[in-house]
Amino acid sequence: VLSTTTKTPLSRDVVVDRALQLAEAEGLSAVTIRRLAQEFDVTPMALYWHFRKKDDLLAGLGQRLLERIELPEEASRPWGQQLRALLIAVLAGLRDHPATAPLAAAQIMGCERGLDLTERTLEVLAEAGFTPDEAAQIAHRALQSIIILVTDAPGVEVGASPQDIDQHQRTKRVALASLSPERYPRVVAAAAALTTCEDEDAYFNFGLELLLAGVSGLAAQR
Amino acid sequence: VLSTTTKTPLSRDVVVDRALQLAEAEGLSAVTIRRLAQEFDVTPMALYWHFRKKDDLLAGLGQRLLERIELPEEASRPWGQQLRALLIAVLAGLRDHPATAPLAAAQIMGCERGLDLTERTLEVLAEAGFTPDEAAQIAHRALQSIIILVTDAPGVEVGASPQDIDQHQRTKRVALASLSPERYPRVVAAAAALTTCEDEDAYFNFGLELLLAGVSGLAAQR
DNA sequence: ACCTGAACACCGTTCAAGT
DNA sequence: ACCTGAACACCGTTCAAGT
Repeated sequence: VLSTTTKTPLSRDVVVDRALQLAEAEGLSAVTIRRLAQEFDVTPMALYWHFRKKDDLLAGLGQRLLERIELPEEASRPWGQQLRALLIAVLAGLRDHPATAPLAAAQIMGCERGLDLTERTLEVLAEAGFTPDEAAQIAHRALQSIIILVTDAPGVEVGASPQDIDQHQRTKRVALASLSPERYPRVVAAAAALTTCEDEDAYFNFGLELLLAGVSGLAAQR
Repeated sequence: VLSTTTKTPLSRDVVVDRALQLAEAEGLSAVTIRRLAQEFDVTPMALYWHFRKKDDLLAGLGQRLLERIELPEEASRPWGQQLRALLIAVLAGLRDHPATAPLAAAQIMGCERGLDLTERTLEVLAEAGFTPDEAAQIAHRALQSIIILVTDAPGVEVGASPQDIDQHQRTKRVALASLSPERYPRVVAAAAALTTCEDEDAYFNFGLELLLAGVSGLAAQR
């Protein structure tokens, strides 16, 4: 039989690409050696030529994500503004990848972009007056904070349709709203706020401010 | 044949207990329906009498963890001190459970202790002057921060022997230390700080301070 | 109420073999 | 260099059946 579509040969890049799409569309659990093989119409074992183990694939995903982060130009601004710019860049790069963002954390020290990001962050924090030890911990926690921010932004259930998400949120909201208002007055009152989030930008902004305020607060004590 | 050991009947509690031990000893991936069945010398399907699905088991783990958190007595102290006391309590409860701590986050609104914790936190944050919406987000992020703090405390690789951990850290440290000192001066200088952590208490303390400084900083702007 | 047995549709991974 | 085939040791889960 004649095949009109010539099969593109497998490569790390093309597999990582597909895995990334798959993860965001159906959740990270859908990213499976066998499933990917099927997507490329190939034997599962074919992937083992390009990746030593599944972990190797996941590392590839993490690195690819980090490459999405466009580091801002170096500029001689106050350290607070520089830190903010760095964190905004991280957020922008990871924002559309809630399912895979955690994979990025593991690769921070394992690829150029991650190292560049870390170097820049450590530099800014040194400028703020932190010791190298403090800067190292803050840099680490700042990145993790952004990832959590992205990962459980309200309104992102990874492998679910929009109406599923809506339904799920509604269910949770009524569950909270129907608790005893004597025992849990604040929870009941905040039922909506705890489950939904009308303005995503505001949510991310507030998360950033909380983090930056923490760093500034500690810096002021130095 | 005579059996001297009478088999204790299965129950949710006893299974959750064993699963918790198993997770911390060999990693969460060792917590498997089939493995647990084996531990209790029982058919895998026996567990399905007590748990509807594996998710149900994991929810049980999360709830059990939350019960480990001893909420401090209510006291009329300044809100900052109250918040600190709450976060310290959470940290104390989860500290020995790095492998399973993330499961607690999912159950926060799903059990009494979690709701109590949330209610108390929202109350304290209201006292600090935050709107219900702001309080809801801060409460959520504060808990998540503690969990991350516990989960990737340096020196806790879940399913690994002490010497494995040591070896792993050493490898990472030399990898960082041998980077180009022209391109990555700060990373190279902080190689030790980025991989190890000599004082665990100091690590947790610093994480708490960063978080509290953030909340205080935002509160001051209100 | 509580557990067993057999079966189904999945996993990651190794090892030898093909082209 | 790049991929296939068969096999192994795992998963979660359903369904019918036993006591």
